Amino acid sequence: MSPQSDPSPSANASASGKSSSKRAKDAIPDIVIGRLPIYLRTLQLLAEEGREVTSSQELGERLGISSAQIRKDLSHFGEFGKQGTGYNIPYLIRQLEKILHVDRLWPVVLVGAGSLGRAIANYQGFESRGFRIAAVFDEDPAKVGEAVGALTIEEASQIPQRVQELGAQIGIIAVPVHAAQRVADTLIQAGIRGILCYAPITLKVPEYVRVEYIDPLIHLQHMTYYLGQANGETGGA
Amino acid sequence: MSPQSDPSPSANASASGKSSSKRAKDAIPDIVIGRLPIYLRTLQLLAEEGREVTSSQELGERLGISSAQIRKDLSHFGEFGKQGTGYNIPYLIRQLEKILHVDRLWPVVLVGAGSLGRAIANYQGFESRGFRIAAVFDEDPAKVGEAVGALTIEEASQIPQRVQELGAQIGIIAVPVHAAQRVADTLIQAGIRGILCYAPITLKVPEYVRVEYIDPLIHLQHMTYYLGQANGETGGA
DNA sequence: CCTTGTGAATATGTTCACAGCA
DNA sequence: TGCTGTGAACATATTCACAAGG
Repeated sequence: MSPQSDPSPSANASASGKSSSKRAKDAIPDIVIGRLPIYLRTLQLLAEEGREVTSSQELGERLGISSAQIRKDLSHFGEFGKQGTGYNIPYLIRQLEKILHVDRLWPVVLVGAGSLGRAIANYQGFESRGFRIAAVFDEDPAKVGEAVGALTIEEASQIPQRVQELGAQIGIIAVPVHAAQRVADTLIQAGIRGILCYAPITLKVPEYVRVEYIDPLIHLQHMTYYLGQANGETGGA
Repeated sequence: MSPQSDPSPSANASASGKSSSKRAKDAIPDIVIGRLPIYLRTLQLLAEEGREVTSSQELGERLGISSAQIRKDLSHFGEFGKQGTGYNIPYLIRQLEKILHVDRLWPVVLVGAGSLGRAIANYQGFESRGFRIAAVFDEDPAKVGEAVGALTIEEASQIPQRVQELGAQIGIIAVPVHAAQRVADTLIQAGIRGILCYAPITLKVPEYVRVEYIDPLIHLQHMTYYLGQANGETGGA
């Protein structure tokens, strides 16, 4: 019945490797937490279609996940459904938003104003889902002062001060791989506790910092393992 | 894991995650395959540092994974190491490239030439890792003809013909969520068998098509679950 | 010594299948 | 009836710990 949160998990997870974590015996598995945003996203899509209720079965079909898994995942946090009926969509959305702590707006600082950084800064989907890009930094002095959407690129040296002012706890790293660790260190030093890293490198961070990774090459190479064989190769499944 | 990629059988989740799959009894677990690109990436970084050999322990430390796991993962494919010494880096890189089928250049078609699509098209990291963006399409006729790097944006209606000509088996979807399923259907119809989807939706695809997802919001929300409580939140227990 | 590769032990995750309630 | 929530069964993944090779 009561929503929970938990402490522990270690720093890594990613666009591919999820990493280990020692959790307190009663903590909710990280893998379960990882599915909640997907449930939320799907429920929001259903809500936009004007739907009021859904079932674990319908969600499961949409997601390619078993209905039992969805029920069990949600049951870690409470009893959100009604027997015979299913789940009330707006209610479940609110609950998930609370559980994931996106029932608020998190200021996020972005480092890196190359084409990827600009694409991230321009993405309109953050605000309605709990996040606002509050500042953009770049290490290249030549870019400082340029506009990116409604923001102006700031000097990387301003990171500590600005993170403070903004009360940001989350940073996005969109710089070349060779600069990524340095930027991560700066962000952490400035007080950032969660990092979304687009650079293709596993960052070294203190245990209290959570890092998530996005790397399209990891996904493409994962895919080609399977594609290869149909190509007349040895291979997997 | 986060549910961000998944094995073929069903379409799955987000920017990370692994899901179920029925595999032949002797097939290698999908979760193992998912780690190989990370090993490869790390080895390539070590190679750039001029290193010749490494050990499962060193790799494990860099990745936050146990050395035993790395050894076991690799042991599915052969015996690549030498007792007392470790692994020869260039050799292991070649082996992994072969296993993942990136010992060749895969032509990839990209659909969506908004700021995200352009950032993807401009990314210089694909070529050296087995992929080449071979064509860019957009559904907006106004964009057709514009240049994106060395490529010219083509009409979406050209997809079937161009996929054929290029022999592409992989497509990247970087269009708004409402167009994503339609684009996926078009790509699959054209012969694409692997999709990397940046739109925040789980695609419905035939079982022979593999889909991987990238969605920064999934990662950010995964992260805020843990950040929230340290914030002194209710949500917490 | 050091480090691999691996069976056995452990830990974790998923599905089954059903009681119980709308 | 139709659906949830859940313990028990099953399936999968990770770690341990050590024999054996350089």
